[in-house]
Amino acid sequence: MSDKRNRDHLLTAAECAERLGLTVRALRVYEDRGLIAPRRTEKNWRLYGGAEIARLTEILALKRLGLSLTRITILLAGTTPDLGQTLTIQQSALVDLRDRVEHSLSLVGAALKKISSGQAVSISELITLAKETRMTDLSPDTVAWRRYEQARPRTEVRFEPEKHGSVVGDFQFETGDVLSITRCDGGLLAQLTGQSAIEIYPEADDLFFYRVVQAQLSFTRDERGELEGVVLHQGGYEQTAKRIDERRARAVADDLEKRVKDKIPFPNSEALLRRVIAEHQRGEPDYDAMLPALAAAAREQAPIVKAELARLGALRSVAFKGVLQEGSDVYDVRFEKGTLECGLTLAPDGKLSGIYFRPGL
DNA sequence: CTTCTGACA
DNA sequence: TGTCAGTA
Repeated sequence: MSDKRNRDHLLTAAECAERLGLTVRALRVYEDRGLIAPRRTEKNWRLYGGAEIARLTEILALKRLGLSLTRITILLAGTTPDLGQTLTIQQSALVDLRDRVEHSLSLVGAALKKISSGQAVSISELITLAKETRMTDLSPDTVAWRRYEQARPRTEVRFEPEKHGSVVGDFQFETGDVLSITRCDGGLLAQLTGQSAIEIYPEADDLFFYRVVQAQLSFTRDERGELEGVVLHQGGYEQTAKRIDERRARAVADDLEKRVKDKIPFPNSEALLRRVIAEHQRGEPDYDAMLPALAAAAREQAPIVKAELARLGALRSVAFKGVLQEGSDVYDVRFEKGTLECGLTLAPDGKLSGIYFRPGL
């Protein structure tokens, strides 16, 4: 390497790769992608000069942010329509990644703890542990799988009144919402608190699906075959509702009706809304104050909400408007540069069960 | 001995 | 991206 001194700092592929901690293969890939265009010698050997090194340093810097080569290509081509959008996408991707890593860490940690306390953990046990926690977890890949499963076309079976009609009853979700299943001519109706009744169709015993929305209901029974609860499968999530008696269902409905009629918000509802807004402005939503399903959805939305709030500027005022049919408190929220209509619902345990923001009038 | 291209994992 | 084959 002392023959042809690289006094003019021209490096061969191997030299350049070593200097930047890359491989020659990587350099070739970047070149194929149009990220760099090194000159060539007569023998067609690649030559990397100062400009190429600088360019590669930029690429490596962007890679450290976790950006894919494709994004870097677009970014460096200078044709980025919106840098903010690119970063928002990247942020959600990283959050996803972090959640998965945390999930894995918690599993490994649990197994390790068991081992260190003297208990034996077999491989099959470990696999079982990982599988079981995946069944109910909210990790992005599980949700993606469920979304697919829930979007799958359904085939209806003939409605049999004696069999399918046995799921009639009232069920209450963790959110406090009540689902009522009733008979109608030749079928069944499902009605969620404050919403209109929608027909559901049988797919199998204790398994029904909606036609108007992509959602399914699977009913569960105890050992004696008594109806125990129902699971609503929708949007990649599963929400469980426990069976309640008619009187309780009635009470929930009456209570909601009174809240709507007399415009009674949840206790502390406005303070809670202000807190949620402040948290989202800071980019640190308190997911522990939300039901798990909402927390999962909120994690996905957080970057978008934060960007939107940043655009609107400082909070000016919060005014209660009323209670919607389905039970959410609605507020007009004024910011420096615009207004939002916000709605929120609280679960019986006081946790946030739902929240939405939409552009105000 | 090294690079380069193309193909495949 | 790693790796391998066949060249120049």
